[in-house]
Amino acid sequence: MKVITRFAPSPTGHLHLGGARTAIFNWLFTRHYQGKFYLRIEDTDTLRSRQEYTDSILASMNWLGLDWDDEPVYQSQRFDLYNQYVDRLLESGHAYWCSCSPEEVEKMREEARAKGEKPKYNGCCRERGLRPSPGNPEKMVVRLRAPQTGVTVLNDMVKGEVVFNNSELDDMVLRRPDGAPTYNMAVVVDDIEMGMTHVIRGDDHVSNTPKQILIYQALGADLPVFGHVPMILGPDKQKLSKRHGATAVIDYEKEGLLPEALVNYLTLLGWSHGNDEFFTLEQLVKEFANGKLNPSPSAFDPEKLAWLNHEHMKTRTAQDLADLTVPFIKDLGLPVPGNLTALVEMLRERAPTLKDLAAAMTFMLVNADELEYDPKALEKVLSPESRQYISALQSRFSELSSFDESSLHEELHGYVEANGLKFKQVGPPLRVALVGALTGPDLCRIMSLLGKEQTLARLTRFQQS
RNA sequence: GACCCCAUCGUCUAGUCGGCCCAGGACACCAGUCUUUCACAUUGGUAACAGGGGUUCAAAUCCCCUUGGGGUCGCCA
Repeated sequence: MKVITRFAPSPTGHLHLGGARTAIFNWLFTRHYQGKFYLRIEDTDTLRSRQEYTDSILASMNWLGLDWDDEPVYQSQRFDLYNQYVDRLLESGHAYWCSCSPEEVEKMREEARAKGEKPKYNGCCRERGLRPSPGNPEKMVVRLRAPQTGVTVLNDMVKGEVVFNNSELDDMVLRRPDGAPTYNMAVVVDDIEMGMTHVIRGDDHVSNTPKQILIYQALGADLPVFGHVPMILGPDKQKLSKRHGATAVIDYEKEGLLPEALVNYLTLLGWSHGNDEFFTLEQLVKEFANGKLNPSPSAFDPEKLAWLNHEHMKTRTAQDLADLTVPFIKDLGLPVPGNLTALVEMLRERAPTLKDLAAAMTFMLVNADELEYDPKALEKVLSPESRQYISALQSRFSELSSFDESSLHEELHGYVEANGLKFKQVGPPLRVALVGALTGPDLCRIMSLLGKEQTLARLTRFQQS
């Protein structure tokens, strides 16, 4: 099957989760059929569009691993093209000039609203045959002469057939007084010019679709196949917004998520393949067409994302994770240790994200005097006896010629048994001395990775507490 | 307000064009096991077809209504 698609963000903000998801679906669909996937920057609103957002969006696409074909197309550079199409419509009688002011149109809408009807332009310039005159060329817009009866049918990839009454639609503006195209006009022209076979976009565009279909028809152009993917909602089932926390892809990068995990999770929101949940990018490309698109909106669940991220982290080597964690360690203002890979191996199972992994490492990277004791934990284990145990262990450990895990293990348990103690009398205070808390990885492993000097320093500090 | 869309455990979902589903998986949650603690792993458990009408021998699956949620009504995109 021939497939040409696009992702068309407007650079008025960072790439957010909803946008990322539609980009992912387009990309997956296209790569599956080995078609072309284009990027189009919809920057016709020069006031709100910013270059830095374009850069940010492209960076997020790259981070997610979504590559595109050819150079991105910028709508702001194609006004001449759009106007050629508008002129064609004017010549064929499918469009006309309108001199109504925005205020007048707003009044029409209010009147319609008052009557309980759909607010729309009343078509008063339709038959006036206006032409731009030297007197006031700037004041006029061009409107589509839309059919006022009948229906417009959308055959949607995910929703099936959706029928709109043409009486619901009005004669939309195609060109503004300053010669700039409106959104629907520019989109249709570009989708025709770029040869789009499939238009996959967010559900919020369904009501634009009949308007666009009318433009295609006026132009005598073939329709692409439309596919409207459901919205992503917040955990509370309300529209996803800033108050739900991170909504931009870049935020998740900063949170230490793996891009393949985010892609995997976002794909699962609205797409399913039986009971399968874990997919690599390659598997997603392979299976995408065999899955099912779900028409109902879904809630974003950060906890499941974290779980899935952990699953993806399990497939990475410790060396990989170590490299990826470096920036997060630096963010914490901690030194990057020489045995980072070994630390990753010790701590990876308890950190669902790279950021968590770096944070989990904190106790290993600070100096004995900087180690933070959890007050409750300290209170629980601190006693004359426990100080004595730690003191005894310290002298035993200091005589060790080899500070490896098994020697330490032997020494530790040797001490416990020789003195008729129970491990839980000695273990907890030792753990607090080393970690500052009552939980954590294996004690002997910690000590061997900490090294003799650092271990003994921590035991000293504990006794002084 | 008008138009459009959606509706299975708290959440994401499975449910091969009605029967094998008194509904399966996953996240989260709870409990057991493992373990020097925590975590991991593992085993088990709680938990859903929004409501009401039809159609049918048979409905989570088809139709209608109600309710709830979402989207859109710009010379923004």
